[in-house]
Amino acid sequence: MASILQRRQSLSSQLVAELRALIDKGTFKPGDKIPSENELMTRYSVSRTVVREAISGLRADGLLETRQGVGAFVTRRPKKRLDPFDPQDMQAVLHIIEFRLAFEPEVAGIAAKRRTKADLNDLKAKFDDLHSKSLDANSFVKPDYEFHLAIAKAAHNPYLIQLGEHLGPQIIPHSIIHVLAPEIPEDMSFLKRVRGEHEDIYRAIVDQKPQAARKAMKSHLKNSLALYSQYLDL
Amino acid sequence: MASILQRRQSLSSQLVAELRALIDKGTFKPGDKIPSENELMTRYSVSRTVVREAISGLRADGLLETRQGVGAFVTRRPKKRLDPFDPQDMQAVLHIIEFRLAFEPEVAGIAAKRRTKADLNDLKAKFDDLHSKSLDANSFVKPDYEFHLAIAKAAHNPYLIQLGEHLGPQIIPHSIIHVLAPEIPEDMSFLKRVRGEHEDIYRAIVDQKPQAARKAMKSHLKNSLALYSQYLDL
DNA sequence: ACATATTATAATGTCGTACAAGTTGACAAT
DNA sequence: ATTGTCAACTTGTACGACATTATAATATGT
Repeated sequence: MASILQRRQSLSSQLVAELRALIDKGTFKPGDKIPSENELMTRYSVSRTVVREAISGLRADGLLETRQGVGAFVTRRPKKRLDPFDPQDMQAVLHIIEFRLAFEPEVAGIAAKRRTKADLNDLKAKFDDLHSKSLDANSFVKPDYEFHLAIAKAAHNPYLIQLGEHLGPQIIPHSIIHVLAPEIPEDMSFLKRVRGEHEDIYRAIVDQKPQAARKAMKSHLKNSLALYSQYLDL
Repeated sequence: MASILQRRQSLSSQLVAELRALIDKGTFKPGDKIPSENELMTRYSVSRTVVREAISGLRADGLLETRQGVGAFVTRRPKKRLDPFDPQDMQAVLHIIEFRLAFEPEVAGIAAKRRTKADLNDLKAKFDDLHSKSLDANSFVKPDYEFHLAIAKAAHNPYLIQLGEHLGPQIIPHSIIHVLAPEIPEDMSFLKRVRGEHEDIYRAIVDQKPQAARKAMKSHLKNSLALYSQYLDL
């Protein structure tokens, strides 16, 4: 029997995609029992190994639940997993900055209120590292991210920390900008301004001035947004 | 040979936990090659099926990558998957409200600026639904969530929408509050006040008043925070 | 001696069969 | 009508075999 599946990617991963599509399309609705392994074997002309690996993958993804002796069921409330933040174009970069603009100012404010001395040590280390590399466009991305993450940690809200960790260094525009638009010059004055902004944020948190921290973070991100907005038409 | 594993959960899921622990502990560091399937078989006295299912699960989780003919490797940048928002205690409920307080006001502001007529239709439908059920403590959770999600959609930022979808109805305090603290009375005056707050938010977005929308959302969540803070010592 | 095929080896990918364990429903016995 | 037993089906586990791919060792030709 001619299988629908091609032999380029692994069969199981193809079957994963196929089943995922069927679930997305609504052929298998939440709560439904999907066909048994035997039936899937014959339907797609693959071995039980492949079927089981596929189901195993979807289960790890939270889309399926299996019960021995009964069958595999589509999860009733599939966990919408947050896609990784991989900006592919300029529009996405701007959306990410806007996203950060929505909550990072408040995070900085909370951090200014709540930071402990231990937080301050960590924050100082990250800030110093960033400061020393902030004029090197090739190596300041990671320290930049670490600095912002340290602020989230100083806010002592586990959900904010998790979000920060999930975002990852990709949210720093420069991690992608030179790929999307290599013609943008590495403007030294721009880098110096950013360094000053980071310092404003840092000082406000050290001095426990929530309002100033919010304002500094907001201004920092708004400048970033304005800078990259120029190149939207790329 | 006596296996380390107990026979209560499935062998593969136990092995998943074991390997995940080894990775977390640092025995296998990012980029490292983990032992071959053959070696894992003998080490844990399980069949290759179990080993492969375990690896398959970890791969779907983004912790492992396999290359045929080479081996399985710990992902270099493991995707920090955002845990589902399942508040287990009062402290978590407050953290979630604080989390929402950090970004929802700005979302409302953006929505007020950017909402289209189509958004308005959707928003009105959700608001009317919520309004009609807002005095029934048992059935207003979902409409409440849908209303807030509609606002995120009106902001037209895909990342904000994704975050809203990921959060899910669990972020509405009442979805969990009666379980954690059933002694909290269903105060009608409180429900009426919330209804008024929702209306303020809705009006501001309809009238395209970003500042008012931000303020209304902020006030709404702050009231919520204040209300539940009373019961923190539960 | 060096560069290039060839081969050997080891690892994951796929297949088939068999049995274990859990669930469900039918059916008979009481 | 309730209970007990059994049969059929489904997922979980095990084992053995071969296919496919990548790496390293070896052989070969110049």
